[in-house]
Amino acid sequence: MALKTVRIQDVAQAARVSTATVSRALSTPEKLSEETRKAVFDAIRSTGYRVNHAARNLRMQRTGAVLILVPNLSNPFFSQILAGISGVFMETDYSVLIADTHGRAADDNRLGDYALTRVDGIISLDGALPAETMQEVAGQGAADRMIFACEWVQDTPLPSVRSDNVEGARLAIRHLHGLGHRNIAHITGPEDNVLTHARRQGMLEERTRLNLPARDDWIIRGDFSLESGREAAHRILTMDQRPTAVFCCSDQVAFGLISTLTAHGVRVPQDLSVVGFDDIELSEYYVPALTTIRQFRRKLGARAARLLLDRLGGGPATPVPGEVLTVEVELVIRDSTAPPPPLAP
Amino acid sequence: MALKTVRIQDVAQAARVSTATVSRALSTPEKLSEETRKAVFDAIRSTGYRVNHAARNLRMQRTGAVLILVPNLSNPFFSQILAGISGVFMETDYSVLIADTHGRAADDNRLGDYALTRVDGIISLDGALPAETMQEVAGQGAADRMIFACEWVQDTPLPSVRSDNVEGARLAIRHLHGLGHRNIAHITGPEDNVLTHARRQGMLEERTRLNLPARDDWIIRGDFSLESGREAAHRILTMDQRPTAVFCCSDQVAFGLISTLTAHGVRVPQDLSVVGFDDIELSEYYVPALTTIRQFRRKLGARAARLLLDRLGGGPATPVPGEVLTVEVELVIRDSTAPPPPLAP
DNA sequence: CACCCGCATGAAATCGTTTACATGTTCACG
DNA sequence: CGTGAACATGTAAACGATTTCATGCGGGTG
Repeated sequence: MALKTVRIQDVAQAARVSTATVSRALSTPEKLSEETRKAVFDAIRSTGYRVNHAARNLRMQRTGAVLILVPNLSNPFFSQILAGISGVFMETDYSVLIADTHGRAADDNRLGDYALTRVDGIISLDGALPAETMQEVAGQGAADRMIFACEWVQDTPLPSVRSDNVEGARLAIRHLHGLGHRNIAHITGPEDNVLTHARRQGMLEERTRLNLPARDDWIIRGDFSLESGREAAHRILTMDQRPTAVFCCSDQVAFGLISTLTAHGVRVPQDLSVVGFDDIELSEYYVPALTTIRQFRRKLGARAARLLLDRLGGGPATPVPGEVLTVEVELVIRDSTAPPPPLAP
Repeated sequence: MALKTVRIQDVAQAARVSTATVSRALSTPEKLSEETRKAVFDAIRSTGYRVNHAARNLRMQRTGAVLILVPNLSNPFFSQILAGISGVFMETDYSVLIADTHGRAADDNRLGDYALTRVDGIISLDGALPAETMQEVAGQGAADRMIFACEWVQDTPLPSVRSDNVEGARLAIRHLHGLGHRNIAHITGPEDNVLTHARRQGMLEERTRLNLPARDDWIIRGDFSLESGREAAHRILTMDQRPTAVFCCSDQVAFGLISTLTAHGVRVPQDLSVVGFDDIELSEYYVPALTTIRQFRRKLGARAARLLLDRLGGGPATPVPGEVLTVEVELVIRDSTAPPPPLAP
């Protein structure tokens, strides 16, 4: 049953050459004579040889794999990024490992273990890695084999690829302002998240620039989730002075918000406008179709993948250590925003 | 910079034992004397030793990884399944590789290559693998290291874990019938998909049992996507005799459908009821909240993972080769279904 | 004609584990 | 007191590739 495993040795025998030659045929075919090369490839075909990665990796002192750290695999936001990453690595001989960090489940040494022995490089979509983990990684020479995508860790020298979050927030506010809104609320992400800060900052900047009124309770703490959108809705419903528009830190939050507002008789966009962030596939098909800030997630993933690939290649393509690649965002206007109702409460 | 890699040999030296003992301390600590065990673990700590997986895998003739084949990574439906799978393997020393098959992009030998050299086992969420690929896998002795989850391939001896699709469809129809609907349409998945067949079959069975009218154009071809829901909506809008309810093969299709119907003035559920399938997170937050058939995706993933784990362990836990584990489904009633409008067209 | 260089190839060391087998010690039992 | 089982540990042979270094050959050059 278990077919006898065919080794490089067997190929060598069949081709009447040495194992070294077979190995060379695979890695640097141009260095062989036409004749030998053909013989080897014929032998490979006829024996059905497939390289044993464990052996190769052992000898080459590498693992042939990269690890993607995802904060939450069940969040559809990440799937396109993964698709982008995986698309790039598919072309290489790297395997892609995916691990869910579950918010914080990166048990102490778990990441360290992976970083140091199981993979050649890491792309973290999680900007909330414990400081000690970061220390460890940085210290152990894994520093130039790890990058961030989407999220990042503040004050770390690791490169990162990210959307222009500040600009995205500005676009959202500007759009609402253009429609005539003045009283604009914002539902943020979790306080310890970098995206939360960037987007809130953009929002605040633009609000100041446009001279819009600021009320403390118009900044509502959320956590990117549907559920937190629902909670924010309840908060808004009980406000003495309601905003006429809400800028959400994610599309999911926007959905949670709209769904709950609608259930309570507040119509979007007639009574209240909502802008999301991300532009996940569903946003176009929500009711109402969601006005949102589009992130080019697939592109972002692909960029990150290539960046890591460059670093792993050890090529000279390693300019600034702390480089930041910014991916543009764009405002997508759909049906969840409209001018504010004529008679403000 | 590159810390000199510490080998098992170094640990052995530090602990004044042989490498064999160190190895044993790691794999079968109970076989060592208290004293030695302690010495070894101290040495491991002090040297900062971490096992080299390539070496271990080479020696043990395994890869330490499993592969998950996903038809489409960007579909949020799969993320929870992945989370379930990955949760189980997290507890083991297996790594989880994830590959997007892109519908059919499993280039000829690509899967074969992986199956045979890079991973110990495979969970395919893709039931549309090319026949030749299946042949190859089956022939090469990978047969007892591969299982299906969610989808499956007809007439293959490989085990699979799946939701009770037929029952799900029955539940949906029964629910609509109970509300008073008689004219029920169904949007299917792609014709070559096993889920399409199972769900349509359940639907047809129940329709027959309940003596509901059948019209050919009430079975509309779709493909699980948002876009196909939109297309189906257009189809329905132009029908001379419209159904009063539609059972969709996925939540995404339902969203596409509802979104487009709403845009054309058809109200859900007042004018037309819609039932989905899957119960993805968003369904609860859609407007209207979607009545749907819930699949326990995380559980399904976890089951599949454990099933594969059993088989890999080589344990006796390998009963019937073609076994099928069925995961129950349940009807979740929300706001997208209601009694049909009083005056039928 | 002697020399050297470049080229294609082969022999063998090496990567870091696990594990079959050998060794030595202890202890129970007749 | 001799024998052997049970146990703890060590020795060394794999696992299957890559790569350094050596070798032999042919041809251009002075």
